[in-house]
Amino acid sequence: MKKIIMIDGNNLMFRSYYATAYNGNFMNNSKGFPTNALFGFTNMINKIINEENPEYIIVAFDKGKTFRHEKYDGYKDGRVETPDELKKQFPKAKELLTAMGIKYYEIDGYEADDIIGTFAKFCDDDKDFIGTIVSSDKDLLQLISNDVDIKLLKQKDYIRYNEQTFEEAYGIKPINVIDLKALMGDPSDNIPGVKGVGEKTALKLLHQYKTLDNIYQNADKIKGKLGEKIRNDKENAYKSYYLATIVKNVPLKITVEDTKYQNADQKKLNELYEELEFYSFLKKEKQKEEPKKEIQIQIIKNIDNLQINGDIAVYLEVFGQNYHKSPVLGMGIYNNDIAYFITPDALKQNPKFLKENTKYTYDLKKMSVALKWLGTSMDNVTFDTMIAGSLLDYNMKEDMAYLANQIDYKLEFYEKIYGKFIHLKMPTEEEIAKACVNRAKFIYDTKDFFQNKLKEENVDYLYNEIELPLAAVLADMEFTGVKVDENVLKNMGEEIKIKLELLTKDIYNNAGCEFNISSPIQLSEVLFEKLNLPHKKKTANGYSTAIDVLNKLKDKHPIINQIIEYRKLSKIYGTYAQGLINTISDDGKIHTIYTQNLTRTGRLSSIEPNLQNIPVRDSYGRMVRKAFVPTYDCILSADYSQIELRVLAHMANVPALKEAFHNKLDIHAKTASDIFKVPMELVTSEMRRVAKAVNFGIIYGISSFGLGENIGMRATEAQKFIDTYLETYPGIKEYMDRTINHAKEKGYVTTMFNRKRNIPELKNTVYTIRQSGERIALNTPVQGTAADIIKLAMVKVYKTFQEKGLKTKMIIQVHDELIFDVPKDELKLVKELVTQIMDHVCQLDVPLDVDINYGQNWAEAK
DNA sequence: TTAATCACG
DNA sequence: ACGTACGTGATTAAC
Repeated sequence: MKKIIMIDGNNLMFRSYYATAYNGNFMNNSKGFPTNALFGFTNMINKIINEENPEYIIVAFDKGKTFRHEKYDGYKDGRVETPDELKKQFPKAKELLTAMGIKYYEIDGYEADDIIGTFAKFCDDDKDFIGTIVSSDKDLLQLISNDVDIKLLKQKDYIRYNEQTFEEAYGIKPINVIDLKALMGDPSDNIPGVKGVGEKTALKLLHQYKTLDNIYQNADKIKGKLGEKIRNDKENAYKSYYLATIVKNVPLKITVEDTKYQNADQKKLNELYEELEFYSFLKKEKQKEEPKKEIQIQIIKNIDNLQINGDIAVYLEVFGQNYHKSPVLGMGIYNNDIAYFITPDALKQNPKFLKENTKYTYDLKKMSVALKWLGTSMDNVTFDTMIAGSLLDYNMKEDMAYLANQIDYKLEFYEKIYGKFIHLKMPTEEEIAKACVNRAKFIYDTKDFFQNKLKEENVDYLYNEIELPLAAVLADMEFTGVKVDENVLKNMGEEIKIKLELLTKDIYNNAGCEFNISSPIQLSEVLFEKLNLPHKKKTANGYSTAIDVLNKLKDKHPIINQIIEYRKLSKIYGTYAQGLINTISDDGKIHTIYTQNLTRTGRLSSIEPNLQNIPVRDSYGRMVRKAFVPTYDCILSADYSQIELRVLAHMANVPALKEAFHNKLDIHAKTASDIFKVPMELVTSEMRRVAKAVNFGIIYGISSFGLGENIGMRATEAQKFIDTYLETYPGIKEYMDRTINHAKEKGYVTTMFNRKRNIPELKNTVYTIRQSGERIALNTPVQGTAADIIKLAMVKVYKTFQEKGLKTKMIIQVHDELIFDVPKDELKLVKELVTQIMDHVCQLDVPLDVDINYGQNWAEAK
């Protein structure tokens, strides 16, 4: 017995298209050709082949207007026109099939169903053949027979029906699916059926009368409304019967040899995968071709005269998350000639290859810092896969196996080698060596692939001139660290502790009971149930006690101000006084880690500890900054003034704003003067406060409600400010429209330096998420460009310091601000150099402006 | 582990 | 009629 697999090609393409089109993840290759339907289609075909291991296989497609249209001109009316994006993909689907060695059929005037019907009939008639149909279209159930079964595709899996299981499930014979459809109709094909009869009623009728003919022979006996409906719609029922009947004799001569599953034309298929950028399929084919050979690893415990030639990929393993503290396990080295594992002791001997050979890495910053702690260092790295991966919008984790997985490269996950994060286990030296070399090999094997992608995506400059050199700059900053005076923090902590104890007593007195003030749940019980204060915002677990709620309750009860004070102090105590002390290393410094490629906008972030959120806004908090002191003589701070508004003025091309910046006006005051329509001299501090909020609102993607909340006004009043603002600066509205349209069309936005952010939210079906997507689209180019600019400035400053042989160290970055540790005799020069470089790092239509301040500690450098 | 809160730009 | 400003990280409570 031989089996033919019969696939409904149209059905598969539509399913694959809408499966991804609905959630908004449109897929295009880099030339903009849509590939989402093809990807799902290819996946399904491969799956079917794996599951069925077919000897004979065909795929059927619709072609042209069918005979059904001629018979009934409403046929398939009302159906949404096949989207162009999908139409375009059909010819490629056919090319793919041919390359795969699968014959496809399309016959003018017939649907895929009819072709499959004809093949099904062939199976029924021929004693050697049986068949399996693959589709999600229930119409095809009518073709089930003794020799033909069906895989009815569901959302995630499928149900297989043969003659028996179908009858058990539906209580009718497969052929009566036609009668069923004649009665119930099919809105998607505009098949009318009997009005008012759905699947339930239709099945009930068929259970009793078996066929449509028999129903109408007995139509008089059917009582009530139902009988009326049936009698009224006889014509439609028979028309529907005709339309639902799958033809089994399309003009097609079946030659069995044609339907035989052939060997794929691998070369052609790979070309197609390459064109469509289906790298996962491509890799699979390649892996089949090259049988793996075990790599021989040489473990190097002594550097001696180790000589390595050519470019190498290197990977350094650190045991644990924080590479400032964690021990180095060793380094894997790989190229086509060598596979070495260098032990930590050997690394300490300062091997030549660290300086001399051209190297590729994964997480250059981590490697550089860890090597510095070992007492050596590394130069001459020309490629870093982690940075490349994140610029290309892969989903990046610390473990490169996640990246490998995404391009179908087999690599053991970190977890498998070292165990779960919480209870790490130390593997043997051989295991470590193998893991390191395999990782180095991954870097080596995929370098060209990623490098080409960077070129294709046009992020060469961002990659080569900003991100890659920045890794070395950040490594130096992290390793250098920031000196912190522990005593300042200790004294402050003790002082705050006493105040907290007093406050706690006051709060208990006012509340009339003792409770955990730090627990939002307990606090909300006290405020809103016991004291009966009016509640506003809800959270998932009860009423919110966040600061904006408390601020509105200030006048209602004396406990509120005490709670606000308590919150402030306990934050400073816990996170900063105590928290920071715990992070000071043995060298009396704090060594943060900057995550270079985490944020969606291109900014850095800082962890363990976070040095980018040290308090500054109120006097208590500012005390923390006094603890940050120089190792040389002063702390110097250089911050970009209003960089985001400047970027906006440039990108949106707003003459009035540009002029204001050229004239060095106070931009918030200028905005206030414009939106309140008063001369600059008459702008009050309250007007300026409002204008400042409007300016921020514009950058964040404003809503009148949000602005109103922020400045304590009604949304309608806030709306007036927004309207006036947009009238005064017409470029802004144009920028907003242009940016959102571009984002919707392309699915992403870019910064001035071509950093790209995809925004799938724009295609989400949920309104609020789409709205949020629009705000992201507006904000990212601004915030991201500002981030690009300061990153580039950092690279240039670092390079200049190196060239001039300065001792001054860049130690902290806070988004628009750079902090330096400066010896007295370099102060003047550093001020000049830093201002000069930061001001002229790139050319905008507005000047960049830098404020410089310095002092004995970070608090004084303001 | 998650939610709530609050520190920063 | 609805929900409502962008980007982060650390701490605490409560599960």
